[in-house]
Amino acid sequence: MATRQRLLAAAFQAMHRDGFRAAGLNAILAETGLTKGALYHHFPSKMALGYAVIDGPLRDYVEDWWLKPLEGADDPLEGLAKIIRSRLRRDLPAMLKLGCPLNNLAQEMAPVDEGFRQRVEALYRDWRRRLARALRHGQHAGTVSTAIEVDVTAAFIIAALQGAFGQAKNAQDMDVFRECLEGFSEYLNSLRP
Amino acid sequence: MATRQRLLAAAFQAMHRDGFRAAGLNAILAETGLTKGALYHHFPSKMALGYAVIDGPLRDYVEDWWLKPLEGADDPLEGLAKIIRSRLRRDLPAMLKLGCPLNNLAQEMAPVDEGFRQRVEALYRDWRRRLARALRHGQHAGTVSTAIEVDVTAAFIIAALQGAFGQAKNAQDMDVFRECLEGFSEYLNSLRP
DNA sequence: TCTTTTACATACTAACCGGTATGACCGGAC
DNA sequence: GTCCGGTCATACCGGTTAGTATGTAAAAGA
Repeated sequence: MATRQRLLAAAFQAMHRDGFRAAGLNAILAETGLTKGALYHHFPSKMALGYAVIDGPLRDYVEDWWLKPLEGADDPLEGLAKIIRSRLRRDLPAMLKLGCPLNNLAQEMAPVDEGFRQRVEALYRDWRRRLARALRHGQHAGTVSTAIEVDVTAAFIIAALQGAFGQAKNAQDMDVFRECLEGFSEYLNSLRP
Repeated sequence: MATRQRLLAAAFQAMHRDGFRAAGLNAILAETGLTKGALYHHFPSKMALGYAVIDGPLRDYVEDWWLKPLEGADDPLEGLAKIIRSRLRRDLPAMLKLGCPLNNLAQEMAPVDEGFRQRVEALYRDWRRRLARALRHGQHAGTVSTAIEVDVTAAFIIAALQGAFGQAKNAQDMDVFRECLEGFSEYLNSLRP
């Protein structure tokens, strides 16, 4: 069973780096030291491996980065800003070069494969729902304006975040990235009461 | 010379639909009725074809969609809203299913090929510069708050737009798209004096 | 202890892809 | 008339890819 996890981890890394279609099975296997026999024993096809990556490592990424830090916070806007400040600074080189794995996969596979799209969309739905809940909690705590619709705002925040990551990946430039995040930060401030 | 344009148009379409790497030359050629001989007479490689698409049809797309409508407008925020309302409603099905061709290409190719990244980044730079100029013009005309930094705001607006397109493509759902755009619209309002 | 099943490794295949080599057609120069 | 460069079509090649067929060592079961 450890073999399966190693395959998933290597596939997640390769998919983050090269995208799903360009991620060769040989490259994934070389990274783990395993062979095709092992892979096709645990997964019936490359597609199935991709699906399993979404439901496993990718879901964990969303959970760890974006959901857990907001759990039960009285000030979700400050929570978001803190995620960017702390967590991002640490993994900035990889994120700047490779972008957000969720966004990458969504952009690549959504028009190509319906199974991918639905699984990724499930992650986004979860993100939107829990961010909206956090915003509503902030409204009750008095840290978020009650004039906004939390569902709309949550959807837009996520879109803006993913967009900023995309811009950063393409620019490969700290300054552009900083500008985007500064604009994002000012937008968050506009959501204060 | 008409052949070259046909190749560029077909390549642009195929790249929009499948991405650059997944867009097979045979598919592009089948669409035009031409053959490899024609292609490699006009372009030395598939890469060169991709570069030419960026400098040609893709640049035209950015120009027609996002730059020209803002040219000399006294109210750039209303201009942006109008672009979304009018132009988008018309081409909505394609954009919802396939996303923004500029964003797609950027997300796919930026980490893979430096030539692609630089050419796409040149388009984004142009967009940012001219949107910032439009915002500054709006400040002078009194339609945009003078409290904002136009460079930062332009960068974030573009990031948010591209992010919203990406979300829409993945959701394949008008409602999610509408939520994103509604959030975007409210953000634009927060930029008023 | 014998058998069966699990968990892999090795070697191979069929398909597809970008790219190339070659040649045909055709309009203009002379 | 003929040569010639530009514009394509046809046929083919080498490399890469996901996927498969087969074998094997070890654990599990009886």
